[in-house]
Amino acid sequence: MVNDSGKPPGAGRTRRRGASLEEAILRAAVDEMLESGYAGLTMDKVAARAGTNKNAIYRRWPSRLALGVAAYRRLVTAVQPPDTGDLRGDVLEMLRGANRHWSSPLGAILRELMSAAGGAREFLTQLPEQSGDAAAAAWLTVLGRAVARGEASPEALHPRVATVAVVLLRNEFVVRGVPTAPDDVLVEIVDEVYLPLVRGRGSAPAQDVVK
Amino acid sequence: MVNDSGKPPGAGRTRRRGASLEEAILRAAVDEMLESGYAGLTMDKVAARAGTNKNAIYRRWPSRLALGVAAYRRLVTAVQPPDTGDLRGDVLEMLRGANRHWSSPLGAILRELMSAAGGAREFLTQLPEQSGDAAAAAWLTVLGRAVARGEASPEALHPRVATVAVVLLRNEFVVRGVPTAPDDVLVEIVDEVYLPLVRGRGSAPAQDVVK
DNA sequence: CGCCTTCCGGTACGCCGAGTACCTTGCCGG
DNA sequence: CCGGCAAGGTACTCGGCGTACCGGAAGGCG
Repeated sequence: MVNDSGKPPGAGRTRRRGASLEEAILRAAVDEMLESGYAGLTMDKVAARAGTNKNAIYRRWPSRLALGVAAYRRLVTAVQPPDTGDLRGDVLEMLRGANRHWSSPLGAILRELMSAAGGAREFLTQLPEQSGDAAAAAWLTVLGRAVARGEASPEALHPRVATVAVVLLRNEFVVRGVPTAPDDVLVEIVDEVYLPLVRGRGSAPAQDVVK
Repeated sequence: MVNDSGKPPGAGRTRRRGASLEEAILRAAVDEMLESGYAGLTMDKVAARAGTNKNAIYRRWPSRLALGVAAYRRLVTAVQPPDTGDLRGDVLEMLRGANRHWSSPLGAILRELMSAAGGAREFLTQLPEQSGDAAAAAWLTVLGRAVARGEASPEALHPRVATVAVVLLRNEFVVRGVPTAPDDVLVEIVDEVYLPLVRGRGSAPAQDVVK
């Protein structure tokens, strides 16, 4: 009835199915989210933009949040650990990268998603750079090189220790809600916490020797 | 019309005003939140339970979230820094306390509120134990005693350093979404990160001496 | 080559909850 | 005694998620 006059989608004339439709929906979701953030990502708008209807979406993603997370994953790329030649440089570089990301529109979206997930693990683990292991790897790489150079002690090669810096930075965003972390904060994290931590830890096995 | 048969609030027969009404609303909000969490805190239910109507609420709190935060603040009490006599004991004690809180129903509410706030500073700063300064004070106290005892180096008396442990713990909840942190995690945080950090930091001023 | 299953397109709707508008009614101060 | 302020009451708008239902295109299967 509305075959050729109603809406000229420009896409295939033939009715889309399966993967092709899924792709269209996801692209629509991505675009919507870039324009209006996750808050502005409504199922109706996505459906309209994809030239389909909510049914087709719900057949693939169980909820708005799931779609949002899927769309976000399209937008991020894994970070490469830098190699400036010294630990402080590497760490600062990574922190600055993270800070840029969190301060960017993408970071805003990420924060919205984390908010919406509200601690639901099944969603949190889908978010890159939140899913622990992946993020920890880059830090361990950087730290590994530093240990080889003698800049850090081998005991620091521990996920919990290696990622302390980003955790602190993330804390600024998530808990304090800053829009962007000033560079002094990054430097402070590195010089007051991270470097002393991975260097120092010399003498005591940290178990019982107190004095 | 419904003067004496409809709903027996038990409170004053006379129409409540000002502080008395405000109090009733807040109590209702607290009760609701204890029963169903922030998610279950609807303005209609609060109004009904307080024996009033949404108007009276909106005259006092601009939004549901503001009411939720106000109600939450009723529920929490400031923590006293422990004094076990040694740093490790104090720190573990505080971490365990924090862990208990985050794992408790109140902690669940707190997480919901943080979620709902979505990084809005005006709300985050209203949440006790999130508002930085307050929380930092207890840690500085504990650390101060440790410094006096010679268990920690004076450079550690820095808010960013002193609070590292809670930040790491909070990270478990907020980012990883765990319902409760196992005790080994707390011990690991203390022994692998916190104690080495506040003890060690010996030699280098961490500024330029790289090699 | 025609049927039949699948699943897309379209539309309409249910439901819930936040926030608003507007009037009525009672309390209190002058 | 009167006027105004705030509480009570009710109804409503608006947005948005998730569902239901139906007809019809695509494509597989015999």
